[in-house]
Amino acid sequence: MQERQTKQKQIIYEALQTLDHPTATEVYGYVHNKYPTVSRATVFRVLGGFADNGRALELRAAGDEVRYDYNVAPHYHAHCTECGRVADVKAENMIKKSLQIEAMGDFEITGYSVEFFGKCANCREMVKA
Amino acid sequence: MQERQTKQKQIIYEALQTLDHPTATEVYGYVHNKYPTVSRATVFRVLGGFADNGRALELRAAGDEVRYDYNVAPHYHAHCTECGRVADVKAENMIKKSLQIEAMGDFEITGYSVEFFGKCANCREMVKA
DNA sequence: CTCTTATTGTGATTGAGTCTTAATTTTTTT
DNA sequence: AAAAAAATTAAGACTCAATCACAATAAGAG
Repeated sequence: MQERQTKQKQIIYEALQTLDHPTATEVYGYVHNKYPTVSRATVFRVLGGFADNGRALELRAAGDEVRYDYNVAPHYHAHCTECGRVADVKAENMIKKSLQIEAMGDFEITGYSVEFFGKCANCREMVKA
Repeated sequence: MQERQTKQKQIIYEALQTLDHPTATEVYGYVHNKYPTVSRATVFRVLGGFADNGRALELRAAGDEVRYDYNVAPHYHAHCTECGRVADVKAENMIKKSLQIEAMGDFEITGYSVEFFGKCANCREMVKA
């Protein structure tokens, strides 16, 4: 028997689609609001499972907790260094195809990630005030 | 009066040069071994300060704690997804100069980072055994 | 319906990182 | 060289995201 379909997984996936690049804690808030019996451990466990299955992406950035993205299609992210909020970035052919990697240590590379950093409009407003 | 030179900072910087992309806890181990009175809080504080001053880089990757690099010259990193170890990567012109960013949300971008992921030789050995 | 086993809830636990406060040290000033 | 001023530190309590153990529950195959 393989993976099972549960109400918890459905609700958690719904939360992912509803919230904007939420943290596990934010997902827990949404889910717990509707179904108070769902536990924190389950939310963390299920989100980790989604990431393993390729049903969601784990986003990590400086000083912020892990965030999740149900959109697994190729796209990039901009992280606000103030509040941690994440916005999607569309950009084609980010990495040069003719990339010359001179030394990769003794690593067998399986992937890479490109992340952008900056300030969102909200946090730029904050500074002015 | 500006930044002060302290023995703690010297030792911590020495640890950065001696260890290979260490975590704060690894730096604490090295430092505490030589000077048992140096506290954990100081190690975290000083490393954070180095990062702010540009004397060191903060490296963050999935599932691993923050690591530090005293080499602030332009280079990239490969992260082992098993043990978290980091190796330097030399590569020129990684990002296309003609990058077409179509949508950046409402962000004012100040920087970006490119990180590679894979398995180091050590952890590939592990699997075979 | 029954059995097997993946999944969940609960609560304890971990551990990186932060914070507080008094005591030190560095650096400037006299 | 001493004293005053300000940055830094040691110590340990504290926070909080994330994990773990284990008994209870429920999905899905037969």
